[in-house]
Parts: sequence; structure tokens; C-alpha cells
Amino acid sequence: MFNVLNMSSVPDTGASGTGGDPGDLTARARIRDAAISRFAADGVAGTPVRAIAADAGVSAGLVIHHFGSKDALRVACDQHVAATIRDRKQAAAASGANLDPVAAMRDGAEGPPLLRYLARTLVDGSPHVAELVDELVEDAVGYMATGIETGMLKPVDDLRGCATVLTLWSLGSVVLHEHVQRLTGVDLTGDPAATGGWAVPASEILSKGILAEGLYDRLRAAFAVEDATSAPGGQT
Amino acid sequence: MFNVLNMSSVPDTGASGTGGDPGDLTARARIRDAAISRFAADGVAGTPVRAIAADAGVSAGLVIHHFGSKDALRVACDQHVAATIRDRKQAAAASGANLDPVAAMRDGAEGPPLLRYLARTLVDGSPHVAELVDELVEDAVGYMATGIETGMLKPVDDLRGCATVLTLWSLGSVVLHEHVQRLTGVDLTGDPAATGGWAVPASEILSKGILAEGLYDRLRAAFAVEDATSAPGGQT
DNA sequence: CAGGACATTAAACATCTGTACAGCTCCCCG
DNA sequence: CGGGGAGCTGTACAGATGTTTAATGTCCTG
Repeated sequence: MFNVLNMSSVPDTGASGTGGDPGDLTARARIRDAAISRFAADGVAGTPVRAIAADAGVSAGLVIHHFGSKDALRVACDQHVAATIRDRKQAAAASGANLDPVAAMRDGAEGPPLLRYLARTLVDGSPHVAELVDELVEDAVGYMATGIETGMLKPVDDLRGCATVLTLWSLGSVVLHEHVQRLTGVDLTGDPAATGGWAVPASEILSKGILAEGLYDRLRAAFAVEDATSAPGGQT
Repeated sequence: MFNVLNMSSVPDTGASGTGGDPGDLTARARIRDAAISRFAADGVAGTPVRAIAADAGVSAGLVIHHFGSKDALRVACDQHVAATIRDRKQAAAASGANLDPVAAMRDGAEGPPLLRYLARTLVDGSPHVAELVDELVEDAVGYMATGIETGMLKPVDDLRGCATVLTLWSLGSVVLHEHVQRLTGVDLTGDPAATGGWAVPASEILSKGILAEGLYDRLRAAFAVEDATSAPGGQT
């Protein structure tokens, strides 16, 4: 998220809700984690229950036994990922002046690939993840307000609008992490310390701005009139 | 794409390669278009061949007869979508000073939902679409260079880096169009004239910038040192 | 009109997929 | 000790799915 705001390294709070060695987990937890990994990599529709079971080292029947159905398993994954991300967010917020929630949810070395799961699910659609996105936007509104008071951010006309745009740009970058990596060599789901190739140009845009002065005013005026007929072609 | 650059409405050039009434199409073309729609909506793995066949008003066997396999059909869709978008890009570039390629590929009233297909495929991964993304970045580099000469854009330190970031932000927004719509009511895959709720805050950010002066320089300096150990937490 | 190439279909097939079931093992509680 | 319940497995099954095949129709060509 308007990530570039965060200038301090993330303390990698160990594992709040998900941690622990992979071997000593409950079978139920192993299944859940395996499902998250598979769903993240291949999508829900592209993942057979048997593959998840094999990854978790259990039988297919046990997956159903514990979760009732594949779809219920998916919901459980949604909820677990959302809850874990909320935990990390909160931990990061409590532990210091970390303004970048996305940085806090980066996948640790162990544990399931939360960010990649989130990226997939953002496209596949899920009520729980949609709710999480709404919260992230809400957080961004708060962070931006604080940042403006502090002087770290410039004041804006449309606080919620800007927070929404920045949040979705940030999440969108994660969703397209494959292309980010191909084009810049940076893995946005990995080590934050190695994201300079992406963070530096992003912050260049976000600090100086790139549009000439006046373009914004013209665009705003054009859309304010609100007669849609020959309104200006938008952004994307 | 740094869409906001485009200040002129898109002339909606009719159909370059895809047009025509839905009824008078070859069965092969109908199958392809039905597949694009289905793939865009439900993903490749989530779409049975029989569903595509039903949409196209043909038998499942004919789908295979024409394309060989479901996977080959997917490749054909990739190529067709990429080719059509290239056509529209070129037409838009030729027809006037349109700086926003994404605006040119918005889904027309008729024809398959190209943008939604692109959004899905950007996540599912496809060599052809990846190539297309590379081209879009390359285009953005050119457009930005022109814009800077013209004075429409401010000069930047890292031209290619900024072009990449802007292109992926823009594509990412389209990929997350569902969330954009839920949060702002704007459909980025639809009518460009009705995207004000998104375009205005986006252009506010892109014109004025939101980060306080100095943050960019500090971030750049921190990453320039390149000793990764305690580098600043990145953006997202 | 003969004949062949192509479009198209319905049915058949083998496989995969989600799920239900019956039974096994093992541990805890009385 | 013994009984019951939970974790877990292998098997069974019904339906879906990708693909094949043989047959039918259709159109163009010679």
C-alpha cells in the first residue's frame, strides 16, 4: 500500500497465528496450509482435493472429514488468511511506526504464502477477502490522515479517493507480482529489502508527481460537469 | 496505463478485427468468442468445454475438432486477444494523440470482453499475454518520453522504471476491477466517460504527488547503498 | 451427378473429481 | 480393563470432464 510510505524495516514478528514447524502441526492445520499453497499457485478450480491431501500427507477423505467439502475448505482458507493478515497488521501497527500494512503481510520463510493466496483470491472473488480489502482502504485513510498531519504526506483534495487508489495500486502490484518480477527482477511477495527496483521508481512518481500541473485541474473540472456524453477519456 | 495522460475521448473505432454481428460469425469464431467470455468470467480451469460449446450453440466435439484441445483453444484465445489489442492500440495511435493504450482496449458493446480476459490471463499466466505486457511497457516508455518533451509530463530520473510502475499499476487496477467497482462504483472495463470517480483521485496523486519532498531522495539513497541487510522496508 | 472434403453431431470412453461410507487404530476416561 | 469416540485410511460411487469415434449432413468440384 502506498508502501513507499514505510521507511523502516519490518521486524518480522515471528509467527503470530501461523507459526511453528511444519511437522508438528495438526493434520487439520497441515491440510489448511497445503490448501492455501495450492490455491495460491493453481487457483481453487485448478486444485484437486487429492493434491492438497497428498501435500499434507493425508488421505483425501480426511480433508472432507475435517472441512466438510472443498468449498468449505476454501472458505476456511479465506478466513484464516484474512485473520492472519489482520493479526500481522495489528502487530506491525503496535510494534512501531510502520505505515505500510502490505509490508507486514509479506510471506515469511515458513508458513503458507499468504500474499500469493491473497493475490489469487482478490481475482477469484471472496466475501472475506473483499471485506479485508475494505479494511485496508479504511486503514489507508487513517494512515494518510496521520501522515498529512505529520507532514510526511502532502494534503489531498479527496482523501478517501486517494487512499482507495493507492491501496488498489499496491494490491494490484502484488497480484501482478509475476510480471513485476519478470520486468524488474523484484519479488514483491518476498524480502522487502530487495524491492528497490520497484520501490524507487514508485516513490519517484508518488513524491514528485509526473503529470504537468494543470492537467489534474482540467480533468477534475471535466468530470465535475458530469454530463457524461463527451466527457474526457479516463485513466485506467 | 498512466491513463490519466489521455485527455481525449476514445473514438471507438468500430471493430478492427473482432467486429461483426454475433450471428453471422463462423462457428470457429463463435467458439473462440464464447471461450474468451467464459475464461474471462470463470477462469480457464473453471470452464468446462461443454459450457463454451453451449454458449456458442455447438456441440462439445466441434470445439475439439476446431482447436484440437482445450489447452490449444486457450492459446488461440490468448493470441486472438493479444492481436486484437495490438490492432486497437495501433488504430488508436494512428487516429490521434491518444496517450492511453488501455483506454483503447476497453470492451466495446459487442464482441468478447477483452479487458476482462486480459485481467484473468495476467494472473493465470500466459507467454503471449506476458509478451503483450512487455510491449505495453515499451509503449509507455515512448509515450512518456514524448510527454516529457511536450511538457505534459515532468521529467523523471528513471524513465523505464516509472513506465513499468505506471503500466503495472494501471493493469493491476483493471485486474482488480471488481474491487474498484465495489469501492468506487466505477467500472474500469466499461465506458471511459464514467470513470471519473477513479480517474480524478488517480490524477490528483499523479500530478501533485503525495509524498513529502525528501522521502524519495532518502529512499533512493538507502537503496543505492545496496547493502541489503538493514535496507528500508519497501513499497508494495 | 459422383465424389470427396469439410462441418457438425450424438454417443461412447477413459479418466478425474468431489464426496460418502465402512472400518481400522489408538488413546482417553470411567 | 473396556468401551467409546476421534483421527484417519482405503474403497466405492456418481457425476463431470476432456477427448475419440463413427455417422450424418452439406457444400463445392470435376
